[in-house]
Amino acid sequence: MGSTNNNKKKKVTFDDIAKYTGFSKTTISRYFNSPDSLTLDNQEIISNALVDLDYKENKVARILANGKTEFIGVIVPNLQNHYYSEMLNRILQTYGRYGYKFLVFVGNEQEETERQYIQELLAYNIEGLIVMSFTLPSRELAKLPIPVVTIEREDRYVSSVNTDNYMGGVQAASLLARHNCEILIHINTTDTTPERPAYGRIRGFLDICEEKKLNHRLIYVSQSDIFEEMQESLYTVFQELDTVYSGMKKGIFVSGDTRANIFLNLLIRKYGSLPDDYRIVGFDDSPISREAVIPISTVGQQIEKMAYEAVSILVEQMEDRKKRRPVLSQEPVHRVLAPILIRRETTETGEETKK
Amino acid sequence: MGSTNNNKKKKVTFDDIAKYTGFSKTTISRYFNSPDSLTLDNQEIISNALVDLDYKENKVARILANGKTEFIGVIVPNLQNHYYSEMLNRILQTYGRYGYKFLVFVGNEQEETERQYIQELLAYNIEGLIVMSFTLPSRELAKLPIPVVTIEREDRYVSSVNTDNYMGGVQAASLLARHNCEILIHINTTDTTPERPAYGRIRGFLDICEEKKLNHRLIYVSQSDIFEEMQESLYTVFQELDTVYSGMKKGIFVSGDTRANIFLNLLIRKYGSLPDDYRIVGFDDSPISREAVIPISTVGQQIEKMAYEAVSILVEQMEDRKKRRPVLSQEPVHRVLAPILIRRETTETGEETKK
DNA sequence: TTGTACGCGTTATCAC
DNA sequence: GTGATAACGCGTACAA
Repeated sequence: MGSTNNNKKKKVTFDDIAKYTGFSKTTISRYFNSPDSLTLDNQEIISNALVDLDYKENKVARILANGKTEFIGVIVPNLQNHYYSEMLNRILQTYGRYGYKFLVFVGNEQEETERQYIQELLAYNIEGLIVMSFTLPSRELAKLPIPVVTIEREDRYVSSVNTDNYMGGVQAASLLARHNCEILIHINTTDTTPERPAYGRIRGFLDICEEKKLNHRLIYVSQSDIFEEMQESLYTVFQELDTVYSGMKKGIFVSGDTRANIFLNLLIRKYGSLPDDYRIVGFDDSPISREAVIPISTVGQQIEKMAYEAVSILVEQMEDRKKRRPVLSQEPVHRVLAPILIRRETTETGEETKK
Repeated sequence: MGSTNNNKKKKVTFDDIAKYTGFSKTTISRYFNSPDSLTLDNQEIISNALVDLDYKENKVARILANGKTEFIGVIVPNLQNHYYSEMLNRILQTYGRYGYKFLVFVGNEQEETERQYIQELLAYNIEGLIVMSFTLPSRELAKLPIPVVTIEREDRYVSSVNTDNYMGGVQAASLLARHNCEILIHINTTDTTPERPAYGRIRGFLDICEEKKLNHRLIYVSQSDIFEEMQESLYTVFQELDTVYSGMKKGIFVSGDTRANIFLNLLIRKYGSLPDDYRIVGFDDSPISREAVIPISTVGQQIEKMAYEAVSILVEQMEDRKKRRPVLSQEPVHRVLAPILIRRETTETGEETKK
């Protein structure tokens, strides 16, 4: 019956609406882009026509005409790691605020494929790019014809958002020191090179130890995303620490909650509970730190805020680019967010120094 | 020096290439879409021109001209839940195989916003849609002008990919039965209604219990994504079970590894290890099941396969739609994948029935 | 306030 | 094998 349901076939365009209402295409276009320039009556007429004809907007055509895609590209190393999936989550949620849509690629660590991802993204005229993978150097990213913001990676030549990892290391070491640990041990992975923001954790840890003249030690385990491999390498470390520092109060700062949890579990399985001479602090505030048998103290990154900042910086730079003709090569801005120390049972149990 | 680096401004188009080479736009287009129709010499000429001019393809224009966006929309309830982030991960990775790009929205459970997401997606001419959120009924999804595939949700009127939850329930119950548990207990959440695939877990559990005439019980805890709330409700359950069934061998099948882990931790914190009269099976094979103090036996979904199947079904239906003019209303296809029982320490420890 | 005419960059349809 | 020319659907000077 109704005029609706002209199932399948040609979609309704401005032309159709124009004919239907007697206006010109231009007026229809204006109805969407600056409705105020039409009389209220005419707005009403068009508005009705839209429902009568069941009009659906076509953003592709709009893009071709005005160049604005409202697309932001995202390259994330993986989504297994909670840190990345949560970051992506928060990035996607900025849609409500900014309206930008995201084209997401999961980077598989190969330079060439990642370059292809970027080409593909550019082919869709993305207006900005958020990079979390660390495959391509910022030197290269900076040459792209669009604004780029990186998150928690090498960022010399591009804008970025990072956690203050140094402060994280300081917080962790300080907390352990406050608990009168006699030996502070920091466990990190071999891939944490000085270029990466995460290296700050090591510096912070060391600085505090030296400043307070604390007995300390730095242990590197080989990087791996395979759980069993992490278990293996940490088992060796655990065995050694448990015997060598037997009797001493040990403060363990493990870079990464997954590894902190593994270490904790080794203790629990050996002793049935967390021994008094162990204190543990992880990093990231990932779910596992909260869900562990003994909830793990940890240094949390402000993921939601970081995501928001990243998009915010990008949006600003993208807007800029739309205005000024003589695009002044923008200085990269680097935003650094404080980590948040979260105290849980692996440090707050038992006695503590009276401040 | 070089002719490259015409920094900023107008991008190179087919027209430029045409002028540069002396061919027409059409020929340039053909070079990309059916190179065979050109002489090798001419291919070479154009190929060189492309690098000389540093041409970048513009997919937006191509879309407008031929209608194919190579976009697939995805609506996922959240990304906190590992199940969803991993599913998204696998979906994104099909890019390598099919070349489709994904526009992802995180559904916030509000019907109206979700409808807006879909409208926005349609405005970008997505060719297909994958739905994991369960806000909108399949009846409504089926009316969309594009193919839709749902994953693990109500799917009466649309194509879908699901795990065989019934078999999952059967596997879990059977495993616990094999361990001579004297009382089988299934803990599930109040939102698991019969329309949801996950309800099959309950049916499978019950059927096995009745078939084998096993003492059993079904316990519902209130649904919540807040960890502390889960802990609270499970603490109550734990207290009761631990006293009421004291002395009996208890087989606990918890729907969801996060909750299974909470239950396990309650045991460990009370007894220091997993008591012999407890056997636990979770569901989902999420990281926590592996990372728990005592690795938890669980029923795993074949996430990678499900993601692949979903995209695969979608691609097939999208291709279909491009060919046949008289688009015969496709019958929904429902693909069901077997779950995989993963035995870990929460069941495999201690004695077991000799087959 | 409203309309005309053209441009956006590619593909499709015919011709040659 | 190659080339004109008309779509594709919308935005935007410029005019009226």
